[in-house]
Formats: sequence, structure tokens, C-alpha cells
Amino acid sequence: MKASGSAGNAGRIVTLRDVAKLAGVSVATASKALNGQPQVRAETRTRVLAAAEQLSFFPNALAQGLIGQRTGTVGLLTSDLEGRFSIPILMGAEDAFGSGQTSVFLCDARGDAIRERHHLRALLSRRVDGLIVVGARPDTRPSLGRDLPVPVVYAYAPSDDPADLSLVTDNVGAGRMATGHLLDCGRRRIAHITGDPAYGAAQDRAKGTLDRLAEEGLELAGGQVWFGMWSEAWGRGATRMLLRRSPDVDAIFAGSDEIARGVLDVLHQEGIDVPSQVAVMGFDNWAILAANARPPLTTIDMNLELLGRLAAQRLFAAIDGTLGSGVESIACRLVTRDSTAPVG
Amino acid sequence: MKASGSAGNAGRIVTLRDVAKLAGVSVATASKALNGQPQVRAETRTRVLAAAEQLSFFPNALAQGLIGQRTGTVGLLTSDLEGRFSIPILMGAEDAFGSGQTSVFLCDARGDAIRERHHLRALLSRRVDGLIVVGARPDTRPSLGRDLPVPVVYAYAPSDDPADLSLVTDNVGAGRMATGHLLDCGRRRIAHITGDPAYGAAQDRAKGTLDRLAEEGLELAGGQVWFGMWSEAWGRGATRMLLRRSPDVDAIFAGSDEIARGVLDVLHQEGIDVPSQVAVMGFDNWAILAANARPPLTTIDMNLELLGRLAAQRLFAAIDGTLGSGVESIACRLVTRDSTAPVG
DNA sequence: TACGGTCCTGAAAACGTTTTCGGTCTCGGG
DNA sequence: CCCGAGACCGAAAACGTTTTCAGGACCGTA
Repeated sequence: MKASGSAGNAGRIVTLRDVAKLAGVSVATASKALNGQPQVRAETRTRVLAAAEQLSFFPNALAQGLIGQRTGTVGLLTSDLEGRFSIPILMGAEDAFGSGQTSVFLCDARGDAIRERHHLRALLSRRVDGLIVVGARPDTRPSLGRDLPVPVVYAYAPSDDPADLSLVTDNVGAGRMATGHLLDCGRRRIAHITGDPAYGAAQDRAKGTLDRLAEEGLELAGGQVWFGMWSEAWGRGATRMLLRRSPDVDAIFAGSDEIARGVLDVLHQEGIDVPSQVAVMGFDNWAILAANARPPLTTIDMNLELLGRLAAQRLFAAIDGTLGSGVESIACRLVTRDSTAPVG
Repeated sequence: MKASGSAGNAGRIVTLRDVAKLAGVSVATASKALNGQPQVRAETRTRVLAAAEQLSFFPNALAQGLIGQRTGTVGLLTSDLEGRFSIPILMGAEDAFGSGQTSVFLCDARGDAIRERHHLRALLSRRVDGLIVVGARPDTRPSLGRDLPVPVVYAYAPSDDPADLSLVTDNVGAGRMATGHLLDCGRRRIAHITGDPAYGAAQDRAKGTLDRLAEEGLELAGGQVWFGMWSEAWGRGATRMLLRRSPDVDAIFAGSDEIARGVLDVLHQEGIDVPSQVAVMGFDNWAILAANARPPLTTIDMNLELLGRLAAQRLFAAIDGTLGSGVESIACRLVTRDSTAPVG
């Protein structure tokens, strides 16, 4: 019964020797013919190609990788596969590498440092050409170290070593952008309800908001940034407090779409119309939440797929020679829906 | 500037020869010492191990794979990375393989058949030990073929070739389970609003529902299965029609959590209390939708992570010899929250 | 001292490619 | 006829391991 059901294991695996023999040439010539080397007669080449076709030969990438210094593989080291942030990045990266020459090893460390070391060892032993490290949350994370034999690009969560190259969301710019949009809508009494203050992203978005307001000589409605949690419940609670303290607020910028849903909920309960009385903005552009809200939420999209694609491109460039360093910020994108509109 | 920034490429890569030289033995002995072969003196072994440690040696997996018939890699061929269904499966599989011996190649074919062929070729040329094919939607998909040199397990979307092994959600059972739960709650006038009838999953869940009702001598409230689309809007529209036709309905089983949200919405608008007047069930256990609904949704979890883990285990078994065939159904799990409760 | 045995070690082959280098063949020109 | 130049091909080395097999050292026994 051994391996009998094993999908009809179609005989021995065909190797270059078989092709060469069938074509009546040496392996060397066969190799050159298949790789488009010039020093082989046209007639010979076609004979080899025909033989390869007939045997449906494809080269053993392991043997190729063993010789050259390129294996055509990269490692994608994520800390949190279930997180909805790493997926688009991963997609973007996968997309950039394409089904061309490179294949991607996916490793999820589950946020565990030793599991990460394990995966790293495994990837290095498989001689990947490079690594992309995708963080679970947008905060600084420990570097993998400087003495790795391959280039590394950090995505979403920057490395704590400035000598590494990191690609991150421009959260300060996003805060500015969101606030700018609300200002463009003619709002002047703008509040900001956001999540866990331990998240750098929360701090940065708040900073962008405050900066932009300061440029207009304005202050935050409610007198503070409402830090709390990344949950709908906190959005509700904070909104109630906010309304009590500053009933004249005319715009609320939420730190996430979830929070924004909570905000909308309380505004509805209070009979406050969105957007005519209060404009509401979310963050993340999480389709299922933002697009199905009532009214649909204006929000900020972090362009995570783009970030992933760029990370892959930077890594390619690095494999071919040069790797920059420092932190590169990717601009966010404003997605306007119905929850914001000009006053009047 | 060439490769100068390249993460401090720490000298030449250390190979077994280096270890052997440092330990003063041959590569053969070094290999045996590192691999725990018995025919090497203890003193020699420790010397080799020390040398390996000192040089921080790790073996080249390509060379190892070239020799043995096992590379310790598997391919994960998904059709739809953004889909929220493939991710848990992928996690389960990644989890089962662990950070142990096996590494996972992730390939997203984007639902494109020729891209899939491309990926397949690439994976085979990398000599993966096996493949898991994850479908985008729970319907039959074309087999990769019988003459592959490695075992294949299909997950979520079954192969159209019964000789292949497929692991799928037991949608009929899920329909039975949901309906059974509503019956347990004392409901008798149960309606079923679901999505696109072109989905086998929709048909199967409906079948399970009808079967279970028939066992009780009951018929579907509303007189039909309400097929439509997998959207909140359809949930709303269908509920309005249902209420017009059968105002006495006392339970609604929705084919997805999104549809269920639409159902809840209309029930609220009509002033119908959930669950005291009408019980509502969703499907998918999509946390952000189900848990944050008001009231939180009782729903069905497809156990996708388990499915992924099982797929990986089946593949392992196949690599070691035997691969079954046919379709294996994975039972779903009832998640009770507040949207269903016994009558009275 | 010879001998069978045990224990350990190393040389060499193998895996499937690519690449280098030397060789053969042809051909045209002197 | 000889020679140099191409053009084309194949032998062999290389990549880094594992594994097989032969042989050396050492021991105890006869």
C-alpha cells in the first residue's frame, strides 16, 4: 500500500541527463541549449528543446540554487497572520514578486521571539535571498541584527536599528490629512477619539491632528485627545463624555473604523445627524465596517498593499546590490464617503 | 557602493568543510557528528559540535534536499489571499507544520488558472514534498491532475476528481445544526435567508435546514429558501419580504453574518425584539460582525483553522506513504450568543 | 605472534545543475 | 598544403551535503 495512493507518482523524476541522452548530446550542451547560451548550434538547440518538451523536463531549483548565489526565494516573516494589517502587506509583497522567478516562504512567528529565531534560522539555512519582516502593530520592534548574510526590509513595524531599512505608514501625515479634510468641510470644533495610547500610531495620528489644528490657530474640541481602546465600546463611551463636555463639537476624527462605528452609534442615539451636524471620520478603511456604516464612513486607507509592494521592490534592489537605511514613510489615502460633508 | 549597505554581509558563508577543518576531522565525520550518527567517538563529537557552535554553522538545506528525497518544504496554493476564508486555513496549516522541519511556500494564484500553472511549475521545480490547495469559495474546483510527483490535499474547495483528497466544511451538517439549535429554542416557524444560489455552500446549508425541519414535520416559514446575495442589503430586503408574507415567523437563520446584520437591522426598524420575538442566527462567526452586533449573534463557525491543520496532517501522512481520497467533511461548531434564546 | 572483532575515521560517490576550458571540426586565405 | 580562426561540443570541476565502504587502530584471545 506504500505510496500507492500517492497521486500516481509518475515514474522517476526526469533530469537533465535524460534530456541530454534523448537529444543525443552531453548534459553541458543540454544545459546551454535550455538556458539560451549562444555557443550552441540552432539545430542542436531545437533538438534539446524538443527532448525537454517531450519529457516535460523542468530543472531542479535546488541544484541551481546550490551553484549560483541566488536561490530565487525570499522569506516573509510575519508576527501575526490573523491580524488584518499583515495580510494586505503580504499580498502586496506576493504580488510584487509575482509568479516569476521568486517564491515566497511564509513564516508566522505568532509574536513569539524564539519562534522567530527558529524561523529565521530555517530561512537562512534555505538560503533565501532576502527577508521582509512584517510587524503586528505599527511600533518599533527589535532588529534581527546587522550581521545577517541577506538584506532585510521591515514593513509596518520599523526596526529599532536605524541602520535597517523600514517602511511604515505615515501616521502623522494621516492625522494631518484627516484633520485637513474636516477643516476643508468647514468644521472648526474637531474632536479626536482614538485607541490605546501605548501605540505609537495613536500618538502619531494625534500629533498630526494637533499640528494641523495649530496651523489654523485652533484647539481640539473637548480639550484633549481621547485615548482609550481600539473598540467600538470605547468609541461609544468616549463620545458620550465628549458630548457632555463639548456639546458644540462639529466633527469627530476616530482613530479606527471600529471606534467610528461606536461614535456613530451614540450620535444616532442622541439624535445628532451625521454629517450635517457632526462629521465623522474613521481610520483603516476596513471595508466591511466603513462601507456598511450608516452613513458610510469617510476614512483613511493606509495603502498597505502598496507598502508591501514597495517593501518587495526595495528588497529586490537590495539583492541586486544596494540597500538603503532609515525609515521610509508611505503616505495614506483619504477615502471620502458620506459621513463627512461641507457644512450648510 | 555595491552591497555596501547590505546588512554587513558577515564574510563568507560557513560550510561543513570549515567546521571539519577547525575540528580537525573530515567532512564525513563532521556530518556524522552533527547528525547524531552513532559511529563517532564522544570526544570527537563534542569537538565538532564546539567547532560548529563557534562558527555558528548551519547546514545548507539546498544541499540536503538535493541528496535526500525530502526537502522539508510544502507549497500552499491559494486562489484568493484577500478572502477571509483562506486566511484561517492558511494559519492552521502553517501552525501544523510549525517552525520545525518544514517551511511553507505561499502562492496566491489570484483565481487565475494560468497563474496557478505557473506557481505549480515553480513549486515542483523547487521539489516541494507536497501541496495544499486552498479554494476561494466552497465549490468544486478543477483538479491539478493525477500525475503529479507529490501528494496534494485540497482544502475548502474540493477537487472535481474523486481520486483526490479534499477536506471541506460540512455545510449540510451546519444547516442541520443551526436549525436544530433554533428548534431547541422552541422555535417552530423558521425562515432561511441566504446568499447566491450558485454557491454549493448555500444549497447545502439550505438542504440541511430543510432536512432537519422535515424530521420534525415542519416546513420553512415563508414557504421558500430566500436565495439572493451575500450582502447586508439583501438581508434587509429579504427580511422585509419575509415579514410581509409570514409575519408570524419566530426564527431566521441567515446564510452569513453579513446577511444576519441586515436581518437584525430590519427587525429593529419594525420594532420586533431579538431574541424574544424572533431568534436570529448568522453563519461564519466573523468576529467583528457577529460579536459586535446588537444583540451579539449566535452563529456557526466553520472551524477553518482546524480544517487547515487537518489538511497539513493529511499531507504529512501522505508524504510518509499513504494518501486517502474522496471528500472529508469537517464538522462546524455552534457559537451561541444573545440573538437566540428559548421562547418564553 | 597471529587473528578475529570492535570501534572509529576518511576517501569517494552521489544528488542535478552550471560553467570553464580544452578539444575537434570546418573553412577560408595565404 | 598549412595555419589561424571561428563555431560548436563535451569532460570535468564545482556547489555543500549525506552515505557507503574500506581500512586503520586497538584489544583480547588463542
